[in-house]
Amino acid sequence: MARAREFDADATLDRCLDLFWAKGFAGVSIRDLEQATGLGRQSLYSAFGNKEALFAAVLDRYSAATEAWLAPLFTDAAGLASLRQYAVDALAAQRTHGCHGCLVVKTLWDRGIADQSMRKRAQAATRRVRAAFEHALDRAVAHGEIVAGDNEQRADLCFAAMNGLAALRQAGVTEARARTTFEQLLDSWRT
Amino acid sequence: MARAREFDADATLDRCLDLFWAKGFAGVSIRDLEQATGLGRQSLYSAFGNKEALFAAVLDRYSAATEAWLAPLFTDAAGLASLRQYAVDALAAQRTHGCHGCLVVKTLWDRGIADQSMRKRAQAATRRVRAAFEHALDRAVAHGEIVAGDNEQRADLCFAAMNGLAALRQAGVTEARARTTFEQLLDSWRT
DNA sequence: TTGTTTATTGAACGATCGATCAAGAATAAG
DNA sequence: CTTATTCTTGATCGATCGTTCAATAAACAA
Repeated sequence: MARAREFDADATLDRCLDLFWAKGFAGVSIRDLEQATGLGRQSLYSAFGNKEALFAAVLDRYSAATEAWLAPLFTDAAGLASLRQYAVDALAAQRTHGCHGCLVVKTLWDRGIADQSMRKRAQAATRRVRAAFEHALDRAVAHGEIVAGDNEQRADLCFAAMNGLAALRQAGVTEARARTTFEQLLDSWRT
Repeated sequence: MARAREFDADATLDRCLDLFWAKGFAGVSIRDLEQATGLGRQSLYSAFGNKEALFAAVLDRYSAATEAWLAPLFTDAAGLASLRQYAVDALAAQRTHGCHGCLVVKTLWDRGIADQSMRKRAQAATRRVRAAFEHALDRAVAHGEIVAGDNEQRADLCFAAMNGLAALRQAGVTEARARTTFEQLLDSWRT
């Protein structure tokens, strides 16, 4: 064996995440990442490969974080409250990290990202979120919270609306108002 | 007077729009714009100033196009049908130009864009769209199409959902399905 | 036509891009 | 300790970045 790495890879990825999130893949330079992480250039390259691979690692870490928020939606106890909580968590994250829109969606929208496997993984991430929403809506129907209906389409509408919340925030809408705006959608299906 | 310009500025802006839309401000180089427009470098600079000013002109042209779609929503005859038509127009534009999300919102989300006046103009554009949505909903109430309610918040929800439609499309949802997903939202307020 | 003004073209600027190389510093195995 | 391996640091690569300069070509005013 040999010398151990001095920095924490995950903490480094978090720093890089904030940069990529705010300025996009093309808007961030390796030198920006050096400054934000406090690491040398070669440390980044030896740890993550190249810029695109580093972004992929950042995207994976981002997906893992949202995946953790998704867990309650996959339980039997899931319902409208769990959906509402997901929105609350997302809005809180926007307050902390700044409001720049979902990184996964932005990756899907960015045609400047060459790697096609990154696109596939981003699509898979969106499918997982929508599946979680649909499951929570199914459970909400089972619990008698909402009337029966096309929950797949409802989940898609939740997904679309959630995504647009970041746009609303940038348009000047407060976090509390954005939350109630989303709740209005959930309430429209209430029994 | 002197020599006249050989190219059409608006047509040039349209070419630049497609590039900026797909790859973002930082992801497009002047050389990319040269190739897309067929113009020389100096022609672009003398006509538009610099890269940021060119992007601002592109954003203005984009806003003008959406503004044209908004006109029917401000009439007395406006209602659910006009809102639905706006979504249809937006989805059709995504089919033509590719699905990269609203350029105005992406500009608001992009912290790599230094010019603060661009941010102000983008915010004004979103306010205008939401105001149009709200007016159409007010007219829909007046016509007895939908039940009375908080139309400002409904408009915001429409805005958020419309924005998310581009995310749904990238997630693999068909254009027709995206349209009916949005219509589901409008129908939830029907009398 | 001549003179003036502007558009166009192509070369070039310094700065920065993503990425790599080579040398020094540190750690674990033997 | 020695040795092998890997991390770190700093210099540096060719390419490309946004921008500008100088020269040529074109069109209107006189």
